[in-house]
Amino acid sequence: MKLNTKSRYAVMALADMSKFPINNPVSLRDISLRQSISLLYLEQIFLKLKKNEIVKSVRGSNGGYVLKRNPKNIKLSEIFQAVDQKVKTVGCKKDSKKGCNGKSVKCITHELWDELDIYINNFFENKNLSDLLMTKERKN
Amino acid sequence: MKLNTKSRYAVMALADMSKFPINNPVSLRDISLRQSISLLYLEQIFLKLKKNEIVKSVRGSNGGYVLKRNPKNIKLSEIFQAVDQKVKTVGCKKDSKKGCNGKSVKCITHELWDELDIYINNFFENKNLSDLLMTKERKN
DNA sequence: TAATACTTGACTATTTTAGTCGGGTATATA
DNA sequence: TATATACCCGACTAAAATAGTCAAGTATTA
Repeated sequence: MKLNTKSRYAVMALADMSKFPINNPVSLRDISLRQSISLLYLEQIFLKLKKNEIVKSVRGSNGGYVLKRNPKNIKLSEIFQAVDQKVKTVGCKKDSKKGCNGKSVKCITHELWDELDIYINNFFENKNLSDLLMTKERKN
Repeated sequence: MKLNTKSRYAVMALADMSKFPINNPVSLRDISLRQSISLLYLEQIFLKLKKNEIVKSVRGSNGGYVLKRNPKNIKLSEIFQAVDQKVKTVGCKKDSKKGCNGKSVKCITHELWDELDIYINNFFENKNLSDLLMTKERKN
């Protein structure tokens, strides 16, 4: 039950950006240095964030990326979706025709996993980018 | 964010066993057939469940496995621990010396992941084997 | 026009997962 | 006591996923 690095880095990078004035382009190079994330990998991640309307890009020198919305309005669930982090804890649910484990009926534990997915998604639905900063500020 | 099959099968198999009278050994062969799980794989899983005191084995013909406790007293969290399904959503937390991503301080999102782990573990702490059966019975 | 920074698809090493295989040992019962 | 049943256990492996890297660009600004 692990999160992949893509989701983690995406959240880290966006949290990093949130600390700067909105409309001020933040370059991936800077994020890369501050957060110790490979620049090339960040590029890959931001491509997805851009496609999913979470950030927009500003090309050229002094360019970078800008949050498309206020951090308060960017839910973690959106970020996760953008970088393809699926919260589908098991595979036996989409394939409704065949059912679980190739059987014609749902497996005993089917509902449990459904419930778990909803539970976890709920966590990400109720957190936004600015929540992260607030926690950090309270502590430091 | 996926559960591995080991955890899923472990829960399925134990839920299957829970339907039979306690002290009545249930053979892996039967579970294998009913739940469509490879017998060899089940053996591997039950070895761990046994080591972790969740089931005990009865050798010889007519043997099998028996739940060591009432299903009501077997929490899902124990099962997960037994089969090494760690709910450690990110890797950057044990290594307290080096901090996250090799930096000397915790990463911005560190607390978020801690919180997430606790949240998910909480789900499994509050579910036991008999909960699964009850849900099933209500529906059918 | 040089430097900076985004753009994009393809590629790859490493790790994890999801099992299988082989050769055991213990016990019940016929 | 023979034999079938069922647990025991370490080692192995194919396939998939992960975590990146690489190459070859394009756009913009100072």
